[in-house]
Amino acid sequence: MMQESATETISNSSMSQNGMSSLSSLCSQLDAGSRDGRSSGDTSSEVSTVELLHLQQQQALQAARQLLLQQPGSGLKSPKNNDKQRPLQVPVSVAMMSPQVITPQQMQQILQQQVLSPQQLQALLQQQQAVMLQQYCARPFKVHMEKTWRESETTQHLQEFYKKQQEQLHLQLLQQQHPGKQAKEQQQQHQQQLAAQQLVFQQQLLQMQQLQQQQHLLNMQRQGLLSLPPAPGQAALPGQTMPPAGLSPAELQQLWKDVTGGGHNMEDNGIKHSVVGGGLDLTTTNSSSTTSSTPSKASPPISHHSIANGQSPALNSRRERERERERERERYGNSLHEESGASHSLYGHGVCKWPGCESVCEDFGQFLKHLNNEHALDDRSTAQCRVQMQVVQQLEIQLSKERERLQAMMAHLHMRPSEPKPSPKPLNLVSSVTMSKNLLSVSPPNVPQTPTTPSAPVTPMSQVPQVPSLLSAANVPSMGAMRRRHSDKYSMQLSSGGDTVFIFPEIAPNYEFYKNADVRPPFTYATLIRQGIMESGDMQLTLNEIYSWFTRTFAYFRRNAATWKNAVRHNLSLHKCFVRVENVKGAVWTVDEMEYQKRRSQKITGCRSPTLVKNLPSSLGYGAALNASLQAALAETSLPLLGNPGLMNSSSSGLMGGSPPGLMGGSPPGMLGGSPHGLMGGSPHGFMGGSPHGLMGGSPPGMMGSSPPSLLQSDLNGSLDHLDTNGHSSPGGYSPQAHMQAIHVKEEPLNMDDDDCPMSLVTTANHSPELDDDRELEEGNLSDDLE
DNA sequence: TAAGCCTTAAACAAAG
DNA sequence: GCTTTGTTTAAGGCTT
Repeated sequence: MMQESATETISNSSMSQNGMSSLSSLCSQLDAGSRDGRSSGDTSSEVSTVELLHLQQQQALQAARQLLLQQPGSGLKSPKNNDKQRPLQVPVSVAMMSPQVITPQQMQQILQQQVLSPQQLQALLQQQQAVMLQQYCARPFKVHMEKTWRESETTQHLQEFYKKQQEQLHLQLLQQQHPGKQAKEQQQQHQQQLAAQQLVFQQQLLQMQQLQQQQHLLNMQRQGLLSLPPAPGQAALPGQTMPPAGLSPAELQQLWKDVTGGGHNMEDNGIKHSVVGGGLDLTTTNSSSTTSSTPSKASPPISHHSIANGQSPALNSRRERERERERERERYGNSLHEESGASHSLYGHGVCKWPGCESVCEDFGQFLKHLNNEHALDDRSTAQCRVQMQVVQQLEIQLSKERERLQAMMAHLHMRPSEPKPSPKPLNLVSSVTMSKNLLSVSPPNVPQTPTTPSAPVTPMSQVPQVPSLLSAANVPSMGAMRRRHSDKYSMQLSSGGDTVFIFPEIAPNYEFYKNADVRPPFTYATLIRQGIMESGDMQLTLNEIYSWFTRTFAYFRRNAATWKNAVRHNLSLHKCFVRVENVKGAVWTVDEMEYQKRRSQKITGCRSPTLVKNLPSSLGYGAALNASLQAALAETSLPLLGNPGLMNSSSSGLMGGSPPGLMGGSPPGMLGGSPHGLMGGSPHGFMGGSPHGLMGGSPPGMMGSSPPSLLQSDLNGSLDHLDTNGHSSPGGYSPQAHMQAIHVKEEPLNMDDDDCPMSLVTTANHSPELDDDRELEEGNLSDDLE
């Protein structure tokens, strides 16, 4: 009964699993013929012959097993009992070990006890061989199946032992058959059988080797490769894990099935062979130890894989179906590989993609051979695989880090609120919000954020902070020139609706960087001072406020205060673009953008442009000559930008009333239509209109600032209209002489009417008549050249 | 090589 | 008297 059951199991299993090929069909017939000794009269004569043989074998085998079962302590036990006793330690299927195959131990017992006649032994041996052949036939496409035939190392050892036992059995058979009359014939026959058996064993040993490799890979997979992402060229199924290198998904699936599904008890001298490496406790529901060696369709042990992977049962079920399909594909031929494109992570473009290999393989089959031959499981391949694992892990880690960084950057640029504004009316020097707007969305496409020179290199604002370069540049001890160039050529100012935005293409993206890093910003003191002043709400700062701005904005200026403060004072005094203005609260510093742009234009053009504003003799009037000078100055300062359609078109971008900051048709920001200090607005003295500096509208108290800030824009727009119309500036615009006049009336009371006493606005020691005269003498000729 | 710019350092003066 | 603010000069390095 047991044997019948077991045999039927074999038959069913082999049929169900293998039954497509003719070979397997034949094997099935052979197997079927062995059932119960029933003769199948409807079979062919060949089958009948075999059937007879198998009948004898069965009888012998049955007798032997019954005998063994009666032996106490015999290793041959009821399959059910066996499973019951060791439900969790069923060794992985010994793929080639048919349930019918008597274990070596059993065989040894049979031999030792000599319970079988030589004929019976021979029949038994033949039956063993037939079973082995059946198993062999069960894999019609051996070449491919060799690769996918998984077994454990223990199984291999067991097989070796089995082989030895077979040899020993054969020797004993020979010894027993010596007395026989037909001993020679039988011996010859047995020798042939033995040769066939050995051939089978050799083939199986080869399979065992490959199985061993794959088992090792399987272990590696369990140890970590399961989480590997699919290779780029490999379309991974959802929830499917990447197979270890060298195994296709189908192979991996086959591996799992063979390892977990074909549970087979095998006892060898009482030593159980738990096949799965790594101590994996496989649970199999195979009810019989003699069940098919081949994995059944319903391989419950797959659940182990599921558990190991932490996948849901549904997912596993789906994956199981996928694996089954893959298995069938592999089972039915390698051609499917080729037909299906022979996709393999390690194979592409006819080249083996094994790390460091790149061997040319004409077809997929050749590749598989190459894979099995050249990249068999050895120390080298294992090491390479481990290295690859590490590479993948490192890349994953790196990817994770980079992704986090990207998210942080995006979060910073898009969502993070800006730093607390230093002034009540912040101008967003380089705040995050400003950067976000400039970088991503608000920046008008026709306003290239370029330096004031078309030829100057564009510093992409959209790029990530160029901290490294700045770091390197800033750390260079002598980098004055570079700093100078950055500050003067690349700095740009944007203004929109009274909210001026300064953009230092270099510093802006690195605002936070300079704020926290003790790195000197690559800008001149003049540029920084101007920046600080322009950033203030009313375009003016006291010296102390400038100091504060420096320390607040740049970590670098939080030390060596004496040095850089002296430099700041020096620059404030030295550069004419910085105008000292006294009010009731004391002296504040403003920026004469005209001067500033003039300086820039001088540097840009590489020659001294006609100096205008402050250099005109005070005796000159404010009329056409001044206007011409102003126009010339504007043309000079903004010439590079005027030639830039993008910049000129920016007037529609809401920037500074239509003008790029510092450009605005030639007028820098803060000049409001070409008037430095906002001293313009149609007044011959240039003191009308509004002044972003607070000298006029929005001016500090006592500075004749009657114009509310809201008027500034209209005035600005009007001025801009003029500028746009004229191309440069409005007539009666900025009057340097007005500025001069203010110097002259330095000591005048401050609260004067706009029209009457504009001079009272500006009192600066910088512009004492003597000093200005000196400067005028210095630059007067150049001004005349312009005229 | 010269001119110019920038930085740094220093001296000096005035004002608070 | 000290500190802060402002001006001026000089020197050195760098770029153009």
